[in-house]
Amino acid sequence: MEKIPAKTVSVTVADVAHAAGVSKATAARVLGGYGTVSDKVREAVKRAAQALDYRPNELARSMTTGRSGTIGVVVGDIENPFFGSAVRGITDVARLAGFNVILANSGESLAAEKAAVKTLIAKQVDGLIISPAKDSEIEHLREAERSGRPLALLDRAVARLDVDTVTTDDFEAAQAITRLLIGQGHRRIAYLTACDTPDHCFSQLSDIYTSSVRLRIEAFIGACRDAAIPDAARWVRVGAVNPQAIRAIVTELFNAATPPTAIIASDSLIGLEVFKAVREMGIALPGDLSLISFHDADWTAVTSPPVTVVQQPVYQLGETVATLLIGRLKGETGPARTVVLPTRLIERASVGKARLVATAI
Amino acid sequence: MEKIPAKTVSVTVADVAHAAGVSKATAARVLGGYGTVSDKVREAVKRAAQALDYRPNELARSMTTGRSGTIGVVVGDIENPFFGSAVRGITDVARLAGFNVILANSGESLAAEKAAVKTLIAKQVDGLIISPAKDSEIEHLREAERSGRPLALLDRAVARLDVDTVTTDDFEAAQAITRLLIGQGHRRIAYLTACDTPDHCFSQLSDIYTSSVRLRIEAFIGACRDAAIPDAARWVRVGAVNPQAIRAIVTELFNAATPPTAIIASDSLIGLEVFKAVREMGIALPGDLSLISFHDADWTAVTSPPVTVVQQPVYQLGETVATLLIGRLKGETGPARTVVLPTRLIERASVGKARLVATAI
DNA sequence: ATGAAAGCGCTAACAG
DNA sequence: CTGTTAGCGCTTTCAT
Repeated sequence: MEKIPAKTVSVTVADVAHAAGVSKATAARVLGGYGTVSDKVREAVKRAAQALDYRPNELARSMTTGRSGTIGVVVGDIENPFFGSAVRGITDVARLAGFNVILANSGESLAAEKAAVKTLIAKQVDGLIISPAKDSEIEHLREAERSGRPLALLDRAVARLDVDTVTTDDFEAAQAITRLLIGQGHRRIAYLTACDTPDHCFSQLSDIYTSSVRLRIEAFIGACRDAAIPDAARWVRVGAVNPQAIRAIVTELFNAATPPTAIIASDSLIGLEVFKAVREMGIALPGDLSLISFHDADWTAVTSPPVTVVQQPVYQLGETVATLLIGRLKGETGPARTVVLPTRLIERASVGKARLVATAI
Repeated sequence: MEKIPAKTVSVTVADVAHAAGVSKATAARVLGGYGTVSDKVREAVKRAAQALDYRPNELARSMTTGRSGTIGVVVGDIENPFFGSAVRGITDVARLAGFNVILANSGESLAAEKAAVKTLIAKQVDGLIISPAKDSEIEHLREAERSGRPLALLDRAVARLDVDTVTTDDFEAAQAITRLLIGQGHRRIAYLTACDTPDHCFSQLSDIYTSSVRLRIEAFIGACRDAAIPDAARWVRVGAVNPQAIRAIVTELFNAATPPTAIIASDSLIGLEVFKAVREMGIALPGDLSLISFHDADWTAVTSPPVTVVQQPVYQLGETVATLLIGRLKGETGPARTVVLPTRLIERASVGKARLVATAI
């Protein structure tokens, strides 16, 4: 009964134990780094492991311990520099704490997000970090909680969910930039967001299913109202999800009888496309149009003019949410924590005084 | 002997089987979607699973099947848009094929890369996609192969490793842009790369441990030699790893008696920092200096002047390497495949004729 | 300090 | 078509 190890057959603790002349349990103790073993036995086992090229099977370990040492992360789009930085923050903190990250892209699709959550739970991740596509349908998030795995939210809060959440101060930021614009005489300010509504039109706040964007629009409309600019809601444009859609919105905006004198872009992808579009249309920044974008993406500093932005501590957003989650994994209890990171307005040259437009009688 | 399921105790196939009044094997068959089961039994099991809120344990499945449905990916820095796009390509292809991705950042550190590979193997990933930090030390990559897991290389080839590899045509691209510059009369062309050498100086090609960069420098020097520009090697600058280092290099370059009239940036992070630095130094593009960068990052199109770049099909790079790897996972055999994706030169306005500089006697 | 044995949740033969 | 029986590789009581 010779045992002929095929190249696909991996060496196990049993093999090492046998080679070292000790029991499986003892070998497992030194290989797994737990319990107590005498020094000489430890050495013998280590030598045997080395000789046999033993490689631990984390899956088997996870099976018995119930912990996989893995965190599941679901973001909208890793290609978006915003999430790129956040994920880097998460992975850095996770690695330092001995955790790995399984990454899933939702593409901002609820169905994809649900599937990802289900898969991650099945994979027995110890905890989840999610940037939920919508806060309207959260059954799958509750399911994650029910599975006993801590959940933490990234960038987007869900009021009905009592979990650790890290966001940036969207309301404050939107209020500040709107006031800045109003202070420069702007009264026709358009707000462009990738968030979409069923009819692709904005009519009321409750149609916006992403908390961060909802807060921004609320602040935007509020600041306008405070300045006696009525019905700012009609300047909100949703569904700016790709270059084509953004082009269409910009075109529509400037084909109207009264085009905007300022645009707020809800993320840097929108900001970039607006910048390109208006440049091609011969609209001068900031002469004809003022532009402010959320997220201080790298490009915003090198354009002519450079773009005024809301700087968001994105890497730190990832770091913080990972720290919170790992705290739970290490046994921290207590009520859900909400961290709101401050933003900073970086004023550059894309904002100027509103020009009185002839068409506006 | 009542069984009181604590909230942390998950329901298993055994529980479902019991509730449905069938054997564990039968329940497992419908839950796992394999084997054959009668329709009525299938329904009964599904109902029971639903009622008990059964959630499969992929870890247990992986234990017995030997497949985890997971691909390990190690990149230098997910924050770099280059890798962001590549990883998106990988995850998209992986998801479609039913695989998940565990992501690890090496930070271009060999030690971190080794640790990541070890961890990923321990986690029983089915295969690995790596963008190796160095092609000089590859024992850990061989170990991955020895573990029986297919390995595929992203963006960087390793000659001594016989595995599927997907790169872009670095040699051709570097040759083309160098010739373009030379055609414009440039003879003092600096090449900046993040790759580093022990003494932070470039002396010979074999000091460069990243194949893509080595090929580029080889093409660069070769094209210079063809144009009777001797010793182009002295214009190569390594270690452009962060903004500070890049600033220092640019400063050094322009403090010299004979500053360069053109700069080639080996990635978009370098390109961006060079752009900022020369702008601050009052060096005009393309009047005083011509600039070409690898990677058509979004910012390169919106600067003034916009930057001439080597467009690399980065998303496709990720797609392709994932496709190759998954092919292996599905049983494809045969010799290692090498795919070299073509690049495209996007000529914009950052390149101009070389100006005769007074200081160059 | 060490060993024997049980079992995590699932799949994979092999019977019937 | 369905049930029985073994494990996968590891950790973990419980003895010794």
